Amino acid sequence: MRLRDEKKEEIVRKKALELLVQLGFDGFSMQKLAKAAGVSPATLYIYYKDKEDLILRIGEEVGERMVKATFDGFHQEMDLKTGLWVQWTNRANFHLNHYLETQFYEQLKLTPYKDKLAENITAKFSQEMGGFMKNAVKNGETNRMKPEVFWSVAFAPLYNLIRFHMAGKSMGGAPYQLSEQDMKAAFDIVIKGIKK
Amino acid sequence: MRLRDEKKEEIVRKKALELLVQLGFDGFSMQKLAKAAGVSPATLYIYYKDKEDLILRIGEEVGERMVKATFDGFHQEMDLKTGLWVQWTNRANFHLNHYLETQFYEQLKLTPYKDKLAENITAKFSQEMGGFMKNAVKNGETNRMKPEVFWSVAFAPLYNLIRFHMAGKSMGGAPYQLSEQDMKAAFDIVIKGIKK
DNA sequence: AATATAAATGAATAATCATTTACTTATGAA
DNA sequence: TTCATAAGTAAATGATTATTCATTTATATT
Repeated sequence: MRLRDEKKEEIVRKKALELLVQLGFDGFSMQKLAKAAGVSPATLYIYYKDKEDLILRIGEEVGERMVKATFDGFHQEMDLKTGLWVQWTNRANFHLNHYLETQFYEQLKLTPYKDKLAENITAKFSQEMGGFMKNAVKNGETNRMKPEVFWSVAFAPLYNLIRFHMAGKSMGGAPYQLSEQDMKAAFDIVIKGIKK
Repeated sequence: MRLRDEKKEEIVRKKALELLVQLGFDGFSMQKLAKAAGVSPATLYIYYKDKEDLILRIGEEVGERMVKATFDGFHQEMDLKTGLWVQWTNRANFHLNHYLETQFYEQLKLTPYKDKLAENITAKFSQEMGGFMKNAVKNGETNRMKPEVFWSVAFAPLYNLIRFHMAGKSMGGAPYQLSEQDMKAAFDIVIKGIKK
């Protein structure tokens, strides 16, 4: 029996991310991927059922890594400010250190592929956030609100800053670069708004 | 001289949006568009130089309509809360009434096409927002901060709620639907955070 | 060392792709 | 009414697409 070459598999994943981001989902193709990864097109079909399977499986893997990173060192019992800041820094670090994964996943979530993504990722999110929120309400740190509202006011500003950073675009001037200072400025505003 | 059929042109634009969102950028093709719009593929090349031109020109048109809608009834001299709320409601109304345009534009801004998008859209944004912010600082309503930070804390929560609504997904339960009540809840938190 | 088996491949498949060509149709101006 | 001209088309172009086939290669087990 011949063993599967794990390194080859990893190169395929990496190059897939690279090409999907660089060329966009419409510029990407199995043949281009095969060429870039230095394998035969047929090899891709050993690893993945078809193109959709490839994109979805890579997407799910990225999603899982993202969630894991987000909740690293986080506990639902943390007080509101601490718990939020842990997630903010975790997220920022992940995104800044994994440009391709972030870019790819953001796109994926907007394409029709999103409907076929396994949902265990969002499940973990909801569960952790739900408990955390409930705690914060019980301790009188914030008012009860829908999870979607909490999520939006608590995290969307950070994600937006990261998106600005990723785009490398400015609002008229030099390309924007996310700094810890900006993160803290935004965080202070967010916390002030959420705290009772 | 034969005149160009404006109705035909409009059908093409509309069907292009429809297909791009429904099939994703990678599922979309000129032949599918031609068929869906009931015209010859060659006709598309009378309206647009090539596929890229088609996507970009439609994107720019959508962007312009979005900006116009956002600043409808808005003046830089408005006080912070009023000005923000005008933009919030404008945005929400536009997005909720123009599902396809919103979905398409969000995707476009993440694909490699974004680098080729004409920038007059962001220019208008920066200009309006810059003046508004400067005013608010001068009047002692908020502290000075980078435009990207202001943008992120002031608008990202709303966009995120809209995204939740669009996705039709929930955080564990029934599909989320944006209500004015939720918008107001989020807005109160945002304003509380931003106001000095 | 022989064998079984899955990995890996190069070359093919038919379908679809973006775009062009040669042609017909409609209409404003003469 | 004729004519010039751009709109519009059906059919074709060659390139690229996703996927498969027939075959070779490597290795774990016997």
